[in-house]
Amino acid sequence: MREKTERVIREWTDTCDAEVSIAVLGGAWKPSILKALAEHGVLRFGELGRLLDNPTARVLTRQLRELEQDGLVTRTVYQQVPPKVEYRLSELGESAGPLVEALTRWGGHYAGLQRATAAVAAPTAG
Amino acid sequence: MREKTERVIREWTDTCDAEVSIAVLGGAWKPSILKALAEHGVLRFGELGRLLDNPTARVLTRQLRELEQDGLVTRTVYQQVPPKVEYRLSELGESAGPLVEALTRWGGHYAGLQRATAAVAAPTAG
DNA sequence: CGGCATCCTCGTTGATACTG
DNA sequence: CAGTATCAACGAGGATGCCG
Repeated sequence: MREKTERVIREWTDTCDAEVSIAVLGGAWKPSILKALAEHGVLRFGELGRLLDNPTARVLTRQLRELEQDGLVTRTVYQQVPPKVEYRLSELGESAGPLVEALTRWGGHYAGLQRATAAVAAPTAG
Repeated sequence: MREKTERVIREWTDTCDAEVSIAVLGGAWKPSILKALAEHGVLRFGELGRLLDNPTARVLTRQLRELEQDGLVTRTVYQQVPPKVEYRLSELGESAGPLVEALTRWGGHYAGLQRATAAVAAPTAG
């Protein structure tokens, strides 16, 4: 588990467990990564990058390592040339599936509402 | 709506709506605030602070303003001395209730698992 | 192919002190 | 009571370049 996740669990769990979920899922690209892995089952590093609109390798690596440390994702390295690394969801990662879906649904709902509001506020922009 | 929220909607909605939810709910204390308002209905600034383990006024104000800008919370000012300000959930804020509950449940589940793992890894610590 | 090292920028959190 | 002003610290995200 990441040090940050551990700290959040220590400091927030009594008051609000939701902060823990956000600490684990809240990094840039993380929900996208989890969704992609849930849909495809197993993905290589490069495939993942292409599915996610090409974040820099530095950033993608980092998010994957964090998800791995937090136990949501497993990483399999094949010792060969050229290198091959596979990522897939752990059981814990799969358990987050419904939550990610809930986040997606509400986020879509929210975005739709706000865009409708913006369209009313500035109708000549379109 | 906050500029940040707007940017996230612009940049992420096609790929992953979940990022929108995290942008809106992801600030420190925000899930706690929403939960407190959901339970109590209406709360004054000071009451809210006491329920949340006393964040600094600077921080609490900021989170409330952001939630207000994002349309989840409404703020009512009573022009009197001493001042009195009430916060309550908007309809949109109430619509986030089940999501916050889902975050809380999974976060609690995760924290429980990780603590059990830590206890096994370092049994002499207790 | 799948990284790591380095550097930089920005936003967020928070402490402290003060105010209408 | 319910804030605001100022300042400091920190970490996340990302650009760029190199490597086995």
